[in-house]
Amino acid sequence: MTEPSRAREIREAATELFYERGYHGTSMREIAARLNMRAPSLYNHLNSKQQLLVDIIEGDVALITREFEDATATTDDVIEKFRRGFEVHVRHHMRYAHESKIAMTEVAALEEPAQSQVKEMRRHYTELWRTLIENAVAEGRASTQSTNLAAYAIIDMGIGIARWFRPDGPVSEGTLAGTYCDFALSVIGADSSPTRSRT
Amino acid sequence: MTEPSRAREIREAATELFYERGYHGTSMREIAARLNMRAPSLYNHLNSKQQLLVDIIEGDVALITREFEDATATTDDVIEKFRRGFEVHVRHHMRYAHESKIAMTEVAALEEPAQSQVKEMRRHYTELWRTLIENAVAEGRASTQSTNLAAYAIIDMGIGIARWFRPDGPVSEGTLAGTYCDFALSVIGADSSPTRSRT
DNA sequence: CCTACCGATCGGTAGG
DNA sequence: CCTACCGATCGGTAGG
Repeated sequence: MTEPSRAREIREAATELFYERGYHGTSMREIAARLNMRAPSLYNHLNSKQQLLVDIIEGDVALITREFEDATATTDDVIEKFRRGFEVHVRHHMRYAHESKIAMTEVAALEEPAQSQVKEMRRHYTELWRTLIENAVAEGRASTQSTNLAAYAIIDMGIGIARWFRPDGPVSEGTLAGTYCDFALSVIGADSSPTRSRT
Repeated sequence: MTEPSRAREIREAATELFYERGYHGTSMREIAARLNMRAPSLYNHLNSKQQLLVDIIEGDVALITREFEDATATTDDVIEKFRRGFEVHVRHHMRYAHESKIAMTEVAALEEPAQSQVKEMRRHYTELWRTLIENAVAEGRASTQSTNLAAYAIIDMGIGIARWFRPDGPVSEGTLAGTYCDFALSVIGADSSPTRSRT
């Protein structure tokens, strides 16, 4: 039963290397070397190098979408939905910084149909944000007149985190999540005082 | 005198291909093919594939830094400096979307010492923003208590543009620059009414 | 899990 | 600017 964990170890080693050197900049020999194996042995656990990339990227985009949907389903207040959704967005890019960075920079290395599928998944995630912001504006809880651009702006703000965040750095996960939530609420023109609808 | 423009054409073709497929995903044969040449002919105009990447990335980071410094030098008002600096930041990522995206995603493909040099240039650019925000807060014109994170947030907001902006898309360069300026002013907690200090 | 090995492709050079 | 070509490395297979 060395099988299932071995496959996971390979995917983790590939994630680190794709993060550091990119997909085309990483060889199967290098992935194997991280696990003290030879390249041909990898093929007992996977079909191709490309499949590794597909698994990493599709897994990441599917995960953040699910996290967002779960988090926003826990309340009916639209600003609270926004707050919880954005906290999930920010924390995801801290906790899965490597996967997120790969998902962002290596889409071009995906072959079809995976590339189109990932782009579609990303469009859907953006659409969830756009709708949430539109609802906030419709209910008079946010004031931006560019829901489209506001969605891009706050999503990209969070994505950027994956590029510079270090778990052992000076700023904690909680501090960053809180501060960025305030930033995002400012962008959409919402009151950023905590959980206003509950007091 | 086919020389100087040929070198530029090669750099432009390389920029498009690195943008679409990444540095390691692009071959010298493909770059040559875009210009109806054979790969060996390229070496009459350049030293190596790596030099192409260094030129593109260092050129881009040097350019945005110079644009920022020029724009912020045209006024003494700190919020107006911020506004003009950010407009330059946003417009740069629209006009040089391909170069900017490469500069962001292909740093790992840079060999030393170029990689360290680019990272240092980027640190310097971030530092300019941090200082500007700190000055705005010190003068009572902005209210954020996280100048560090605010700098990251607005920089990343602008960088994200390079990933999705299309010159022929539905949103014009001017509209996007204006809307994003308001977003950025909100993030640092500054009044976003236009040019307040002048009226 | 390994060694041995394959055809393809890479960046780059020689020589004209 | 080209053709001819080099050694190195790639993803992946055969066979055990």
